[in-house]
Amino acid sequence: MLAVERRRLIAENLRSRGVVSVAEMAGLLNTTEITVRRDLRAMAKEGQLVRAHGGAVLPAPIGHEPSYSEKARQAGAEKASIAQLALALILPGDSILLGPGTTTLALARLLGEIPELTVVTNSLLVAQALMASTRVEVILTGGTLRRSIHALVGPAAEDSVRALRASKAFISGNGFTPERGLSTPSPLVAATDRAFAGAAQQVVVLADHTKIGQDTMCQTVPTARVHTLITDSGADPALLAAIREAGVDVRVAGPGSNERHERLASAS
Amino acid sequence: MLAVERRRLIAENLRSRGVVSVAEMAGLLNTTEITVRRDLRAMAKEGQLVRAHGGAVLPAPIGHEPSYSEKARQAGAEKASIAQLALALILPGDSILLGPGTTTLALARLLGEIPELTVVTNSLLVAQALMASTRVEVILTGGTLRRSIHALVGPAAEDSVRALRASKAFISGNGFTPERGLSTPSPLVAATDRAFAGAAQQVVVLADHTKIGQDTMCQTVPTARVHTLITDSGADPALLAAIREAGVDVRVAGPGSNERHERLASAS
DNA sequence: ACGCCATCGATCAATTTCGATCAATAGCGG
DNA sequence: CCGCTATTGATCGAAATTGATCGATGGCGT
Repeated sequence: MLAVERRRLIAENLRSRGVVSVAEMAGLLNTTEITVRRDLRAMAKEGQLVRAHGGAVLPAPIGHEPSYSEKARQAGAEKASIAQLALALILPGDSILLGPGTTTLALARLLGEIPELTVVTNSLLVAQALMASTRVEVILTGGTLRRSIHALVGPAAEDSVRALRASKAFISGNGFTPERGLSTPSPLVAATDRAFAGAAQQVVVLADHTKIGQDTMCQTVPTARVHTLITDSGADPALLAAIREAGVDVRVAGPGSNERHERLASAS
Repeated sequence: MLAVERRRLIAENLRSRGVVSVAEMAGLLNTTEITVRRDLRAMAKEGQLVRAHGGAVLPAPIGHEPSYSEKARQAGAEKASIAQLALALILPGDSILLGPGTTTLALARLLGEIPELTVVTNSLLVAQALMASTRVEVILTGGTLRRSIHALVGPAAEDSVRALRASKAFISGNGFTPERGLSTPSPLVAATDRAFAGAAQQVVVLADHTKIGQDTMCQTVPTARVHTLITDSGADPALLAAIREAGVDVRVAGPGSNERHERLASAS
C-alpha cells in the first residue's frame, strides 16, 4: 500500500466520521500504529486534521470565540427547537434575511439542505455556519465589525440591506414585550435590525423565553411590524396571549418537539 | 511493446483505480520497474499524474482541492516574512484595504498592536484574525460569499469599496508578471481586487515567489498601477529587475530579513 | 491526589525505493 | 555492412519509508 493511498483513506474516514483513532486506522490499513501516527503528524502539519490523544479530529472550520460559543451552548436545546420551528417557514427558492444572535445562528445551521436558498446576513457566525453548505448562496452585508456579537453594523450595513428585498427576515434581540415589540441595548444593532425588518415582506422574531417580557433601551421593531414570533414553552402564557392580541402569530416550540440532543460530554 | 502503448495502459489503470504502484505495473506490462519508473517520471512532467513513493496517483482527486487551511500552512515562513516587510508600510492612524489571500491574512495577524488603524477587507478570515484586536476598527465590504477563498465578491462588494478611500491597498493574487501585472483566475475576484486598487492611493501587492512570473486568466491590476511589490527571496531576479524597470518599488523579504525590519513588531 | 496505563516522541535498524551511471539491444540511415 | 542513436535493462550508492524499542508525558480511574 502506497503512503499517499493510506493518507487518502485516513482523510476519507476523517471526513465521513469526524474522528479517527490511531489503533482503528492501523487495523483498517494493515499497518502499525507507528506509521499511522506519523501520517497523522504529517497531515496535521498540513492542516488537514488536528491531532488529539489517541487519534485526530477534523480541524475546527475557523476559531470560535469562547465567550460567544459558551453562550450558544447555554440554552442549546431550546434554541434548537425554536430554530426547528422557524425552519418550517423557509421554502426552497426563498431569499431570507438572518440577523445576528445565537438563535438565528442555530437556524442557520439547519439551512444546509434547502435548495435554491439565498441568505443575507450581517453575522459572521451565520456566514461561517453556512460556509460548508454549498447549495446556499450567502450574501453578507457590509459594515463595521461589532466584536461582541460578531456582526456587521453601522450605516454601511443599513445601506446594503436597504438595497435588497427578501421574503422573510429572521431577527432576534434582547427583549420582546407586547407594548414595545423587539428591543436591544445597542442603538447601532437596533438600526441594523430595523433595516432588516424594513427589507422583508415578513418579519419573524426568534426569541427564547428569557427574552419575553424583557425591555431594553432601543426598540428595533414595533409589535405591529412583527408577523411571527417563535419562542419556547418557558415563556409566560399571559404575555404570549397579549402579543397574540396585538396581531402577532405566536408559535411555541416545546422542548420535546425535536429531541435528538444527546450529550455524551457532560463530564466537565 | 511500444513505449506509448505502455504509457497508455498506465494512464488507464491510473484513471480507473486512482493509484498505481511501480511493481504492479512492471508485472502487468512484462517489463522492469526501472522502465515503469522512467515512464512515470515522464508522465509526471507532463502533468498526467503525480509521483509518489512506490507509485503514482491522480493529479486532482476530484473534490479535494488544496483546502484553504492547507495552503495557509504551506509556505508559512515565507509569507510571514513578506507580511513583516509589509507591516513597515503601515502607520498609526492609517486606513488600509486588505484583500483576500493567505499572505494578506498573515499581514492581518500582525496588525493587532497598531493604534488608530482602520482595516477594510472582504475576507472573512482577515476579519476573524482581527476579531481579537480591539484597537483596530474592522470594516467588511458586503457581497456574495465565495467559499473557496472565504471572501466576499460581486457587485455589492465592489460598490461598497468604491464608496471608500484608503491610503493603501494590500492585495494578493495568483500571478504577477512584468507585462500584465497582477492576475487571478476568477473574474469575480479580479473585479473586487480592481475595486480595491481603485480606492487606494497606493497599491501594494503581496506575492510570494511562486506567483512571480505566473500569469492567469484575469488581470486585476496592471503593473503601472502597482506602487510596491513585496515578495520573498525565492523569486527570479531577472523578473524582479524587469518589474523594477516598470517603475514598481520591489522589496524582497528574505528568510533572514526579519531582523532588519523589526522596529515595532518584535513581540509576536 | 496518586498511581497505572495508554499514548507519544525520538532514535536505531531493516527494507524498499529512487536516481544515476553504465552496458546491451534494436531500429535507422548512409 | 557499418556506425549512430534511442530505448531498455542492470548495478550501486543514497534516500525514504517502515517497524521496533525506550524513556517521557498525559489522561483516567480509584
